[in-house]
Order: sequence, then structure tokens, then C-alpha cells
Amino acid sequence: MPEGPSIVLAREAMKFLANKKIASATGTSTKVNFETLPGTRIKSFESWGKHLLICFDDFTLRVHFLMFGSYAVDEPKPNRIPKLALVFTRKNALYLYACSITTLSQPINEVYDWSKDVMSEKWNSRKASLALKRYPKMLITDALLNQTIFAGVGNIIKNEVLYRVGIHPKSEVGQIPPAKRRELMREVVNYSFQFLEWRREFTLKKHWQAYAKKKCPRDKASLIKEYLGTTKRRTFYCNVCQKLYV
DNA sequence: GATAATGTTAGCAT
DNA sequence: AATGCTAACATTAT
Repeated sequence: MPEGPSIVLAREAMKFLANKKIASATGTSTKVNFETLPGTRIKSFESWGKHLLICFDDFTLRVHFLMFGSYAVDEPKPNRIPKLALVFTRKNALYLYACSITTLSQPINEVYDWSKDVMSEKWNSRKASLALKRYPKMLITDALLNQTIFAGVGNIIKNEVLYRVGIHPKSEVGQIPPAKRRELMREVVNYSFQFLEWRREFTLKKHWQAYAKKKCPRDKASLIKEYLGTTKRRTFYCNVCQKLYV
């Protein structure tokens, strides 16, 4: 459930629950003030990168699904204990599972820079480029996963984007030529929105070219699978199609 | 049934 | 002090 586009889908799926009065709030989260919720209404659902934001009048619940988190609308998942269960009416409810929830007391516009979210209409690739300039030795495989630069990009998007633009994951950010860097910036957003549409149609996997693949679709050679970067994440790449800039 | 995976961070070690 | 690494968390498909 975790990458940015999936959070956008979650936000869309929950949208209709805004402005409904909460009848009960329960769950195992240790960071939620359950007793303050009944009687109130969710103002809106927002998202920033991989954060799902449940906005109330004067606070916001920030939900992060990490690797395995999930949600259910109206019908709870059987045999699962939610971190947060919001029941609105006999029919309508929201259940959040295996996620991390925190409460933000500041207005979200003071907390979040929307221009860093690749799924936001306020996304600003120029700012991301400037951020990359500040860390010229950083590997591109790490830079793409850096949520302060590319909020919402996860390991699938990272692998697919690098393959599609032909950049080797071990390339140093500062060595990528400007034209290539611009192409990368374009593809990050382009693929993320394709991800959104393909996931909506349940065909995301079908469109993977590199992620979890064994053969390069262009070269027919083997893709290399290696655990790269500071967080040692699964990385799939083709030594023929993807150019190493060092 | 073991394994590994779409992610992040607290806490310990250097 | 600052940096860096590991363990921990949690669920599901293969």
C-alpha cells in the first residue's frame, strides 16, 4: 500500500467520509486521543508523499502505512485488530491497520512543503534539481528514495524510473548531465501517475519493466538484482541499457 | 512453512 | 556531537 500513488487512491476511497459525524473511535494506536473524536467530523483527507492526512478542525491525524499497512472502508477486515476504527453510521466506517499514526497540532500547511510531493500539483522539479545539486556524491538510487526530495517515491517507482530513462542506479547525482536530469524529473512524475492509473485498473504488475523482473525487456539480457544504497533496497538494473554516470 | 518484500525510525555503537 | 548501522515493527504472497 505504501508508495505515493497508492496513498492518493486511499485518499480518494475515503473522501466520502468527510463531514460525517463520528459515532465511535477505537483501536490500538497509542498516539490517538480516541475520546476526543466522537461527535466530531473529518474536514478533509489529504496526502503528502506517503503520508495520509486525516484533517479535523484543529488537528490532523498523520497515517503512515510503512511496508504492510492497509485500510478498509465500511467493512472491516475479518480477524484483524485496527490501529484506528472510526465508525460513522450503521453503514459507514473507516479501519486502519498496521500503520503508524501520529497527531499533528500545527496547521498542515506549516508542516508540509507540497512542492516536494511528486503527486501534488504543486510539485516543483526545479526545487528537486536544486536539492540534488547539494548532494553531488549521493547515488541516484538513494536520492530517489529520499522523502525530503521526492516525497512519495518508493522502491518500485525508483526502479522503474531509472530503467525507463536509462540511468544506472549507482550513478552519482552530480555526474548526471542536465538534459538527462530533466528527463529523469519528467519521468518521476510521469511514471508515478501511470502507477496511479495502472493500480486503479489492477494492472500495475503487468507494466513492470525492471522491478522484480529477471530479463531486460529491450536487451533480452539478464537484469542484475542487487541490494543498493544506504538502505540496501532491492534494485534491478540492466548494465547495457542503463548508463553509469560517475 | 519459511522467506522476503512497496518503509521508517529508535536506539545503540563508533 | 555527529554519524551510521541494526533491529524492530507488521502482513501477505510465493
